[in-house]
Amino acid sequence: MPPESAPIPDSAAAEDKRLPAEPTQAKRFGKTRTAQSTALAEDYVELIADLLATGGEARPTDIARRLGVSHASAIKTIARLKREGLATARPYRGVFLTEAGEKLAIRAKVRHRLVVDLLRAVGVPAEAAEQDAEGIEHHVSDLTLAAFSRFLEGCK
Amino acid sequence: MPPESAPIPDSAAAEDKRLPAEPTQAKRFGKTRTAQSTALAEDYVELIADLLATGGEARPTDIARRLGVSHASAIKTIARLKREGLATARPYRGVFLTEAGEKLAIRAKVRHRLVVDLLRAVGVPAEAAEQDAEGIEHHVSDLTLAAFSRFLEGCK
DNA sequence: ATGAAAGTGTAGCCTAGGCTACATTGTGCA
DNA sequence: TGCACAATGTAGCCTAGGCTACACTTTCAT
Repeated sequence: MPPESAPIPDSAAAEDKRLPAEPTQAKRFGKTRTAQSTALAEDYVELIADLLATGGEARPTDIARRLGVSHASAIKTIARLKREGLATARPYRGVFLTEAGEKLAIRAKVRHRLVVDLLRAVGVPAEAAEQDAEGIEHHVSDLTLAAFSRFLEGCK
Repeated sequence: MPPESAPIPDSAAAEDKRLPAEPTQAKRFGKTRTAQSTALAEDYVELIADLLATGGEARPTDIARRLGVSHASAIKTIARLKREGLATARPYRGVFLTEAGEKLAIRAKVRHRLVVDLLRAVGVPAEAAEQDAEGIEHHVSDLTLAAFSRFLEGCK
């Protein structure tokens, strides 16, 4: 992921001296880009929460299997979650969520639910709704989420 | 992006000998993962089409500026588009779309429009709709898109 | 006509997230 | 009790997509 640092790329420097040049689009694009980094974390955290709730433990191998990646990849990502303070894990002792991780998991679950419900509400078939929600949920802002919620309220 | 190749990771091999273990989720996850690779291409192609339509030419620097990345990054991605048969470009002569690229651009534009319209229709504020659509549009399946279309028809 | 500025291109580096291969630790059963 | 096997962890490699730095074309204005 982009370091999000540095004394501004030359392109941006140039941008200064020019007409506006659609900084809006750039901002959106950048947001989409960084959203990806969050998306993975959310998927992992959500799954870990699910595993913990269901079976009481979240083992790297299970996580890997559920997500369809190698256990090595799972472990590497779990390491990132630890770095970012979302999870804790001691060698051979399973993965757990921190306070922050738990919160993120909940938010993710709620968001997922809401997105699926909205899709269903506008007529998307159940299977497709579940499937697409997986990708969509990470790009839904709070504002949009609120709108979804209102809309669903109105439907009842 | 994942090579999508190889004799199946050991995790998958293990999966064979076990209970189903949610292959569905794995499939969805994998789809989301690969969708990212497509997303970038779509953004570029859509922008190139826009630049060509508007100003008659699409220069790497303009693309870079609009997307908020360095020109070097833009050029590298353009190289990928060329590799994938979506664009053509000769040194110092601007970027153009192939037949396939053009088609992709159109599909992307339609999808974007539809997503924005749907978001607006369910009450998402214009600004947020535009912004979120950027991220969402790449994850909307044809089935879902069709549902959106039907829903919007019904709204009129 | 020519030289500076703008645009392009190239090289090299970084991180994330995949994978495989190999090493190590736990565990359950004979 | 000990050993086989499953689960974990580590190392090393790959690609995509960022960035900066530097080199080379084009263009345009004097």
